[in-house]
Amino acid sequence: MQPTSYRTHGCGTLRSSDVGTIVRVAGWVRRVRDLGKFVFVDVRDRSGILQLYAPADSPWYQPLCALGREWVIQAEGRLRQRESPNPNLPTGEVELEVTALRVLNTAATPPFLVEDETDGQEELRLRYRYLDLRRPIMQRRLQQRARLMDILRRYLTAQGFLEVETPMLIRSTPEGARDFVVPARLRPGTFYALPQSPQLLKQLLMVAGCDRYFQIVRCFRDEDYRGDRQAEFTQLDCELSFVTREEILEIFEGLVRHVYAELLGIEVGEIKRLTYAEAMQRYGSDKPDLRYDLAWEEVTAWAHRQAVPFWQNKRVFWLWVAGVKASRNLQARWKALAEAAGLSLAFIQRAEGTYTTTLSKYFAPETLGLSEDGLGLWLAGEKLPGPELGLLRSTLIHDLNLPPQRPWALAWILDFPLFELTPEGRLTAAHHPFVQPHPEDLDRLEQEPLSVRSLAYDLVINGYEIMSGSLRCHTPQLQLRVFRALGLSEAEAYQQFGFLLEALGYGAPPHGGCAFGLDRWLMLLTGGTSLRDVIPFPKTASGADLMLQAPAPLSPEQKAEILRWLTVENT
RNA sequence: GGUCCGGUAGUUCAGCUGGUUAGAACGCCGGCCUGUCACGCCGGAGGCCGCGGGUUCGAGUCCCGUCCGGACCGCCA
Repeated sequence: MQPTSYRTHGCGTLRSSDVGTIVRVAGWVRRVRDLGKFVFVDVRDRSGILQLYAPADSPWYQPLCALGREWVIQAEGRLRQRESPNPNLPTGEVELEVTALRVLNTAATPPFLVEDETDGQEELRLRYRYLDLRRPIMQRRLQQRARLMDILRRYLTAQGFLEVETPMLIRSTPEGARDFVVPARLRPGTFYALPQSPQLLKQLLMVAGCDRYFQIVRCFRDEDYRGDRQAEFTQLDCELSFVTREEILEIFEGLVRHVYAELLGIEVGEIKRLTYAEAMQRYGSDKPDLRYDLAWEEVTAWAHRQAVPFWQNKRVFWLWVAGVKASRNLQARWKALAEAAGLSLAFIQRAEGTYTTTLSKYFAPETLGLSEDGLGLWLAGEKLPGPELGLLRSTLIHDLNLPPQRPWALAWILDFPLFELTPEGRLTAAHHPFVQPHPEDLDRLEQEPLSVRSLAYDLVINGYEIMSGSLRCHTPQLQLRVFRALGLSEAEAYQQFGFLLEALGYGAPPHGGCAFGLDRWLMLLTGGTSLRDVIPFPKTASGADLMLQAPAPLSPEQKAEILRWLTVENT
C-alpha cells in the first residue's frame, strides 16, 4: 500500500517487527468490540485488517465505541505487541494503541456482512456490488484478475506480440450469435453491431504485417446467460503470421504453463492431445473433464458375439467404474436418461466378488475377466458414439460423487470437423467460416464436406473450453472454396465478406490464432463456479445490472429518435 | 421460448393436512462486562408473508396470473 497524507502503512502490512513505530492508517470499520474496560476496533483496507485498541481511561475510548460498521476512519498511534495474539490474522501479533482518531465518513448499516463468509444472497450482493467487492475475498479476486492480465501482457510482449485495439462499433456479419445492435445516427436506417469477437479485424492486422497481435478485449453476444456465460465477456485475443499449427500450440502451451506457475505456483503436468474423434469416442464430448480417468471403450464386436437381442445391429460402449456400488435407484435414473435418448443401458455390479446383472441369462459374468469390485455399464444404440456418452459420464461422476484423479487436467482437442449440419440439414461452419480445412482432406471439400477436418484446436481445462483457435484460409481462392461449400455464391460471399476477400487478395500471409475466455479461465484459477465471482460488475441470468438498474427505458425523446431511425428505408 | 427451485423482520431461514397474537439466529438500538477477535450476558424495537386476482366462514399456507433471483434445456459460428 502506498503511503499518502492519510496513512503511513496499509493495515494488513504491519508485523511484530514494526512494534514501537508511530503508525497512521485509514480504512473501514469492520467491527467494534467494547469489553467495558477497553475497546477493540478492526480496521480494513485493501491490504488487510488491523486491530485498534484503547483502554477505558483513554480519551479515545468513547469515540471508538461510537463507531459503526463500515465507517471510514483514520487512526494514529503506536504499534504494540498484543497480550493475546490471534494466529488467524497476518497482523495478529500486533495492535494499534489509538492516540488520534478522525471519522472521514459515516456509513449506513450495510444490508449484509462485509466479510468473506457473508450472509447476503447473490441478488443483494449484486444490488450493492460496491459493498460486495469490499469483502476481502472479492478484493483478492480483483487482484488475481489484474495480475493475470499483467502476466499475459508481459509474456506476450516478450514473445513479440503487439497490443492493438480494434473498434467496438463494427458491422454485423451473418452466422454466429445474435448481435447487439447500435443505431447509426449519421446514417439513418443503418446500424453498427458490437463485436462478437475481433476475428476479422485481427486477420486484417495480419494482412497489415503486424506479425503477432494480441488484445485483451470485450466481446458481446446477445444470447442467454448461464453460470459460465455472460453476454459481455473478456477475451485474450491473439493472431500470428508465418506459423504452423504446431508452433501456435507450443507458444500458447508456454503461456498457459507460465500463467499457472506465476499466478498459482503450480506446475501443470502433461497437456494431453486428443483428436475430436477420439474425444467423442472415449468421452462423448469435445470438452471432456479429464480430471477423471473414466473413459468409454467400444465393445461392439464382442457384444455382437453375445446372445443379447437388443445389442444386435447396435454399437455398444462399455464403461467401468472401479470400486463403486450404485443403488437400484441411481441405476434406474441413468437407465431412464439413456432411454430418453433412444439408447439401451445395462449394468453389471461386482461386490465382494459376486456379480449382479440383468444380462446373466445371456452370458456368464465371469467371462468378462473383471478383477476388482465395481460397476460396469453397457450403452448401446445405433447413433453412438455421441453426446449421450458424455452426458452419462458426467452424470455418473456427479451422482457417485467420484473424486477427481488430479486437480488440473489440460488437453488440446484437435482436428475438429470443418462443417456440421444444422437441424434443418443445412451445412454450416462448425467453428467459423474462416477456418482452414485440413490439407489432407482438401480434395473431399466439395464431395464429402462433412468428412473434412479443420485446422482448429481447443484448449480444454477441467471440462471447460478455455481457448479456441485455428489456422485461417489465407488465399482468396481457398476462402472462396469454403464459402462455396457452405452454399454461398461468389456474389454473396463478396457482398458479405468482400473486405476480407479483397484483403486476402492483397498479400495475406499464412496466419492463425486463438482466443482465451479470460473470465471463465479466471473462474477456474480462483476456484469459483460462477463467472459472477470474477467479473467486477456482472449481470443476472436475465441480463440485468441490479445496481445500475440496467437495462432501462429510454426518455421519450431518445425513443422517438430510435423509432425514426428504425423506420427509415434501408437502401 | 421451455422445465424446475426459490421469494416470510435489515439479513439468512423455519412456519405441518388452511385455524387464535407469524417464530429463530445474526444484524440494529439500550444496558452490563479486564484481552476480545463470529467477544459474552441482559433487555428492546423491528413484518404489505414479492405483486394482482380467485377458492374459503377463514389464506404466509390451496388455485390462476404476473414480476424478480437461481439452475438446466433450447440458444451460445
